[in-house]
Amino acid sequence: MIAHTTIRTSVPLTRSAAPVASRALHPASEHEPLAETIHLMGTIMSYPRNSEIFGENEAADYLYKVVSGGVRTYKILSDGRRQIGGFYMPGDIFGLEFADEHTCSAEAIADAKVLVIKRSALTALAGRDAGVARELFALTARELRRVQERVLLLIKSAQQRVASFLLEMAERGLAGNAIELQMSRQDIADYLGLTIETVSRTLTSLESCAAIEVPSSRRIVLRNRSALNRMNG
Amino acid sequence: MIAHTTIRTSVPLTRSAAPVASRALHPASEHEPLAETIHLMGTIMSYPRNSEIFGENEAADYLYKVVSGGVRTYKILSDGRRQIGGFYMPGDIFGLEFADEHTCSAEAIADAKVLVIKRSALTALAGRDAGVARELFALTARELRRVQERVLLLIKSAQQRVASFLLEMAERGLAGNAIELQMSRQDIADYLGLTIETVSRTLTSLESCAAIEVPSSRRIVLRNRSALNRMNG
DNA sequence: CGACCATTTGATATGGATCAAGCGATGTGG
DNA sequence: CCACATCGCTTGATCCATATCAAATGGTCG
Repeated sequence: MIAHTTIRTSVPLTRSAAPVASRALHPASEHEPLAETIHLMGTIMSYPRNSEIFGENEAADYLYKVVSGGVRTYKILSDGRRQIGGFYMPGDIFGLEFADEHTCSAEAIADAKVLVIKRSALTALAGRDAGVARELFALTARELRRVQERVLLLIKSAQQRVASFLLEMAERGLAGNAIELQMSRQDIADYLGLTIETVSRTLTSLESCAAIEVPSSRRIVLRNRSALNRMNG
Repeated sequence: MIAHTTIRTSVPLTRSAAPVASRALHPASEHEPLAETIHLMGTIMSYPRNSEIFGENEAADYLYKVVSGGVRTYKILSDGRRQIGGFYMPGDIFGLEFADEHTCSAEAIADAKVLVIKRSALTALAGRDAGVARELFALTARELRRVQERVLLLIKSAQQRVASFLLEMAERGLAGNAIELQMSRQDIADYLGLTIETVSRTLTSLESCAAIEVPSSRRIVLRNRSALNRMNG
């Protein structure tokens, strides 16, 4: 049903590029100790478009932070459908699990650079540094909130789902009213629990009622945010 | 659309029944320090059927643990529909928020006794006791997992949703193959993102294919678990 | 240019919603 | 104790949003 290029990229073994940030190492109780520490502890890995970053049921030994490009997490259902759990953009952290194994797979939606951190190192650090622990907790809480929003989204109409999606992307992309989508229509459909045809039709319908403009399939301009917000429900 | 008896029960002010457990108080690093501590710190409150325990946007100053009866959390959507976030049975903890305000409301689905604990006391304790902190974290992680399951459920067919629901209830109720439902059909519908009619029809259809028996509307016997599991997807 | 893939558009089917009525419990007043 | 209203649930008829199947279009790369 869905073609997956599964260029399996193995778990990182070598340390590649040097970390960027160069602030004080000592974590203590700074504002966001995690961001810095993570860069000092991690390794930057490159993943080509559509390659797997980790697979469901693999050992969850690492935590990931998107440096560039984008990532999708997903599950394949027994009937062959794919449910996308989330899209992760530069700055976002993913792969945070609370079991020994990943509960979903992750792939690059575009060529991506990802900072990879050993989970054991991080949890050890969290044990010593309450700030890091708090941040990990906050991260989890945010993820929980995000998923709860998804539940609310999935009981809405197709139009509402697509409108919500566009607003979410605009918010996260923060490039004014223009959105540069990294993901395909199929990705969007699998994220929203719709078919690709319905997503496409909904976009054209939104365009014809002047709420958006679709100059190219990956580029969408929000023309009437309040209308989108209104139909968002 | 949905009749809600909103007998508003105010936030606990008085300490009522004494805690049951009588093990050592000192939390230190026991197996499950939370369960005990919570009983020592909390107050047991009674909520009549359909009364509100807390409302959306209220200050999230307390954490709750069901002692008897049952609880539903929910959100009212702008179109008037209600989405039930979860059902909580004796032993379950709810009201765990990571913001200052509750993001959903909670009501008793049947006359309920609920242990109420001041959140500030608990977080203070978590600061001192790593075991408690870990348990709070685990609780959040479990909630996250639960919600992720819901997302997967909501993209399935009505039959699959109802089958999953029955299996979940059987698991949590652990009374063999018989389920004593505390909640109404409307509650189930709002939990599964279906209408009451569809839930009802699906149950009769499951009954007619011998997967279940419905001796009375609140009592359901699982006759063929593997069939349910199979259609669960 | 031609092959291929992603996307759009069109025609039809269908699962679940909606509207409407019937049915069985439970409770109330006479 | 019975007539009757009420409430929660089931059943029936119809409608509609979205899925499904199918084809056309457009963009990209060799």
